[in-house]
Amino acid sequence: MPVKIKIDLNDGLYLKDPQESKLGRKIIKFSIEVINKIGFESFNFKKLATEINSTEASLYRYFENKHLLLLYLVNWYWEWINYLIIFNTMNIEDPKKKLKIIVHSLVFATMDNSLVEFIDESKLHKIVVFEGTKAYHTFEVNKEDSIGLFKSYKDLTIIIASIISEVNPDFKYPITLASNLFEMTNNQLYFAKHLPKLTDVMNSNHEKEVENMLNYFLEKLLF
Amino acid sequence: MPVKIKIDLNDGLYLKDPQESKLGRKIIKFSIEVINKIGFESFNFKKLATEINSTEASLYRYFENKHLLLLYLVNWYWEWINYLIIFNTMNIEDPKKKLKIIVHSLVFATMDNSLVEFIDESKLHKIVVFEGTKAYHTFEVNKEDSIGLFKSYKDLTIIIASIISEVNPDFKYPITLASNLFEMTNNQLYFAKHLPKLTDVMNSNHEKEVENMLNYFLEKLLF
DNA sequence: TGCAAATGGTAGCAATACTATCATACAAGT
DNA sequence: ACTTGTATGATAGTATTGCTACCATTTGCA
Repeated sequence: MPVKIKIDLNDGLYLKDPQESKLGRKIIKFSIEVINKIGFESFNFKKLATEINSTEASLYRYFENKHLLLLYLVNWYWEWINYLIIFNTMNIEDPKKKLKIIVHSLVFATMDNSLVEFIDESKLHKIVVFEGTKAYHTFEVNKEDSIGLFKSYKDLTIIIASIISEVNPDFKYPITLASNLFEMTNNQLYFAKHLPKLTDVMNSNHEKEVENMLNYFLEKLLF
Repeated sequence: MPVKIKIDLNDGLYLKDPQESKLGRKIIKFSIEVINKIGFESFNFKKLATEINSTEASLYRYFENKHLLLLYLVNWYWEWINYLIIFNTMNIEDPKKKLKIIVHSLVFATMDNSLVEFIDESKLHKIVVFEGTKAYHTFEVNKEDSIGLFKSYKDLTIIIASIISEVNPDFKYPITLASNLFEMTNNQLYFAKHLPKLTDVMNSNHEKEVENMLNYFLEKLLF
């Protein structure tokens, strides 16, 4: 019997837990596909419903609107990275090594085998790179924050910041560096792909080069 | 006679140059107001038209859609920062001093007197902090880039990168640092205001503290 | 087998994102 | 003063979006 893994996400994100039903899991899986294919702005529930042979009304039973669906996906991603970091740094002593693993996790965001069958993490990563910030640059940010919809991002930041402080307890801004590490990773991957004049990454292997770059920055800042 | 200043923006941004007419300038001025007030997602041309006693149809004569209007505003901002940097570093020799001025310009984005009467730069800065990345995280980014709609951002990055290289010619990733400086500034200002757990800024004077923080990072990276 | 929960099907409505057409105003040149 | 052009206003209309409501059917499981 396969181990059932469930990532617990804040229940303010959905009306009905999509992990708990077949249709719900289909919604998650194909929303990732469709958003990747047509972009978040032109994505909507009608198109997704058509794609999975369901109806708009059914999708609205799971998510209030497409913004909350995106936020759900991004939350999943935060939790996934969190999991990756914990898993991969387990049993590692040297904090510098741990930090390198964090960088690797942020850049590649992938593992040999996926956590659950209905989420393709590398496609999810693409969405986070492309559309991620839209999930928290919203007029309702304060209200959404107050009900905990960004907790996973904060948790992730705290973990990274704590390892930064292990590496160098005198570094004055560990939290800022942590959140910036996350944002910078995605930004530079985006720029490398779409606006190459805004980055030094030019090699065809963007991920590898972004990884080297981030390690270079961290060395200068912390070592 | 007052000096007429005109910022030249790529004409792919608009259908009809808003700087050239009374209504056009009103559109710019009040779009900044309304977007600040209700957020970009719920902003639309009908609401703006009502606000300025004009009509939807008239606004569509200036801008294809609200996305391009936002991109116009963000382009204006890039040009404005560019101008600020050039103006404020003029006659300064020491590149380290120049870099500090850049940081100050990015964080405060303000001057004693505004460049043109129809743009309130500090309100525009708020929009860039809040909604800025949406202007270039769009499915049409490649096409828009190919007709030059992000040239101002690239120019800005080049100027900053060149001064970074003056400070330390051995620093391996000046362009990345330049674009990240811009992104990080706005991000940290946003976090300080809306998601304070994602930053070390806690003081009430966010701008001042972000400025100190950025200078601290730059020192570690370059000096 | 039967009941509850999940989903499908259809309809409809208000708002959004435009486009088209015509009227008016005003300004510039002859 | 007369014509012409350009800018704006006024109105209307259309397709799509973003939902909500309601009822019918299917499915899972007690």
